[in-house]
Amino acid sequence: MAPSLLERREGLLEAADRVVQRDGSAASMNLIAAEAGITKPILYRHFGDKSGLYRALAARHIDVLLDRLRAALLTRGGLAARTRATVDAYLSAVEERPQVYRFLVQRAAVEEPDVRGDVEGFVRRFGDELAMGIRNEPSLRGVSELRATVWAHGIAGMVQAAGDWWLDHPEVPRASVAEELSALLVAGFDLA
Amino acid sequence: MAPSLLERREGLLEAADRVVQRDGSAASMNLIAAEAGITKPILYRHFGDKSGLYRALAARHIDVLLDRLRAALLTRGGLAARTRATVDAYLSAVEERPQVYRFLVQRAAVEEPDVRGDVEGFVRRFGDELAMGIRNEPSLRGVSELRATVWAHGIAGMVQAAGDWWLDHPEVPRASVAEELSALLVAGFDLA
DNA sequence: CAATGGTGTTACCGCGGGTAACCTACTGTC
DNA sequence: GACAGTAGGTTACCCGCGGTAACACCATTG
Repeated sequence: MAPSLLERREGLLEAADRVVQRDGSAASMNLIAAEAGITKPILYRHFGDKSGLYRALAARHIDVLLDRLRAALLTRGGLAARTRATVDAYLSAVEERPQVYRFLVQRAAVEEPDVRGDVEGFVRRFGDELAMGIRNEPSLRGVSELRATVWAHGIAGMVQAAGDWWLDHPEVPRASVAEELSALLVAGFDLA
Repeated sequence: MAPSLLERREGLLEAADRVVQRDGSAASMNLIAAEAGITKPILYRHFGDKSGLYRALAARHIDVLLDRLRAALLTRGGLAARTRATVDAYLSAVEERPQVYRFLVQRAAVEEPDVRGDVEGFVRRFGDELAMGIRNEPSLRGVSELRATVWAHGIAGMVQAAGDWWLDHPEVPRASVAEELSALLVAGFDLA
C-alpha cells in the first residue's frame, strides 16, 4: 500500500535528518533528495522551499527538547535541583546529538528575521519556555515580568554558549558544567 | 601617489563594511567589489576567499569591542559596578550598530569549525576576554579555573542572547536590561 | 478508447563563490 | 628608442546550489 502524504513527509524528514547528521551544514536539497531516493521537485512540493524544510526539521527536534525541558522544570527537590536539572537537560541533548544541535543554532542565526515572531529562532524558543518556567516557579513569586523575561532569554543564551564551548572541551564532565552554571544562577535567584 | 597595500586593504574593508551595513546578509563579493569600485579577483587577491574577507572584517569590529570591554572590566567602584559596566558596554555596542552585531554573530555561527582554535567565533572571543577579566578580578580570587572559564563563556552567551532579544524589544531601556543581568550575575559572584 | 489527474523526472534558469586567461601600462635595461 | 618583464586589473568562464517549468508515465474513470 502506498504511504499517505503525512507518512511520506515523515520519511522525507527522516532522510533529511540523516543527511544533516552525516554531512552537517553541507546538506543540500540535492543530497537530501538523493538520500530519500527521489529528486528535488518532490521535496519542494512538500516543503515549499529550503527554509520550509529546515523549519519542519527544526520543529521536531525543538519539540522533543522542549518536552524534556518542561519535564526538568517540574523536578521536585527545590529551586536548586530544578535549575540544575533544566541546565543538565539541555546539555545532555547537546551531548547526544551535537550535529543536530549545531544545525539548530546555525539555522536560527541564518534564518532571516522574517516578520519577527512568525518563526522564532531556536534559542528564542528556549528562552520563552524558561520565562514560563520562571513565572511558574513558586520560589520566584516576587520577580517582575521584565526581570523574568530578561533573565530567561539571558539564561537560554548562557546555557547555549556554555554548551557550545563544552563541545570543544570534552574532557570536562557534563555534570561539572551543569554544576557551575547552576551555582551561578541559583545564587541570583535566591536574592530575587 | 598610489596607496600602499595596507591602505588599499583598509579601503576595501571599509567598502565591505558599508555594504554589510546597508545590505545585511545579502552582501556578496560582487556587491562589495562594486562598492569598492573594482572587480572580484582583486578582492580575492587580498583576502583569499569570502571567509577571509569576513574574518578580516570581523576582526576590526571585535577589536574595538574588546577594547571597550577591557576598559569596562577596569571600572572602579567594586565588583557590581564593574559587572554592570561590562554588560552595558556590550549592549551599547549592539545598540549603536545592530547590523554589524548581527553580522558578527551570524558569521560566527556559519563559519565552519575549521581547525578549532584557528579562528574563534565572536562570542567565543568575548568569553575568553571575560575569563581573563574574572581571573584578574580581586573579589574573585577563590574561583577555580574551571568555574571561571565556564562562567565566562556562559556569561558571554547570556549577554549576547539578551542583547538579541532586546533588539526586538526596543521599548525596554538599555539600562534595565543591563541592570537585570548584572543583578543576576553579581549575586552569583558574591557567593563564590 | 480517450480524457484526466496524480507522481515523477529531466532540463533548465539565475546567481553566488571562485579562478584562468588575458590585457594594459609602467618600469628598467641594452 | 625598442623591448622584456611585471604589477594591477578585467573579462569570461566553471561549478554547484536553490528553485521551477515542462514533459513523461500510469492509473483511473466516462
